[in-house]
Amino acid sequence: MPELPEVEIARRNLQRWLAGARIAAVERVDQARFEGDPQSLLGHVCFGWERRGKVLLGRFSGGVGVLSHLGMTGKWVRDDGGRRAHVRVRLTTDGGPRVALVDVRRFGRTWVGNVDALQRLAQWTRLGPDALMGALDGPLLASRVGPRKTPLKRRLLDQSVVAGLGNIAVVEVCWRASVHPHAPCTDIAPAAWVRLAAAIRAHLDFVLEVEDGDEITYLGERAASNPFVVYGRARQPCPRCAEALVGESLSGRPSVWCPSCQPS
DNA sequence: TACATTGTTCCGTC
DNA sequence: CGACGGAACAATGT
Repeated sequence: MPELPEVEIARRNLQRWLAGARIAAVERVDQARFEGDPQSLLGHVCFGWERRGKVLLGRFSGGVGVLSHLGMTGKWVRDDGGRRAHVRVRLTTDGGPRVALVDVRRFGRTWVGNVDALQRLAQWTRLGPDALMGALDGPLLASRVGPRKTPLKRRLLDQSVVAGLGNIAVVEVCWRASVHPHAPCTDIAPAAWVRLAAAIRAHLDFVLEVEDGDEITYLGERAASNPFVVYGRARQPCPRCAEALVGESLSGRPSVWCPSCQPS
């Protein structure tokens, strides 16, 4: 699923493919899940792409912008002209490659319009500090989460607390930091917050490195491999202590943890 | 066919 | 009233 690293890779790709290029044609293949008219990009030059959490923002000449949330299965790909299912919109540039938004489940959403207006949307403004932000250390993370009894997992999944972590990231981060995903936030010691902040950085850097490229195969797609340390590996031995990993739904989402390294 | 899957939001409870 | 947490919602492949 597209979480922060996958969205960051999409940002780099869009930057490389589109920055400096003029949009020569917009082909909207599907009506659903768009707000604003993609045709308003026509004739405009792409200045660049930024990212906050899992949200992409493209800036174009004339004050036009694109806000893109990939949802569960969305991805931006280079369109080589071959047949491809689930294309929602296709952008043709003068000089650069053609680029397409592909989204099987259609949980992704795309807004096109005045870039200042897009930046005032809740989807952009409600986001907490980006999880890749250098200053995200233990104390800052603890203060963002706040003194709640709520399970850690639920708070880390809240994009207004820290932006960019999804279910997979939270499972991986909790394992790396040796903290139970359902630990009440008020029970987490300062040293554990430091480990959690470091684990967020380590996990994101790891996934960025492993998945960097023109197109990511999401877990669950055909021919997908699992690059994660514990996610999707219930009942397998813990890589740290060899105890069998436990898989169970926590906060309504599939979780994996080690009952020995991450005691509740 | 029913279900799994996600981020987000709603709503009931304490 | 704020904190909390279960559940609904979107859409579609298996």
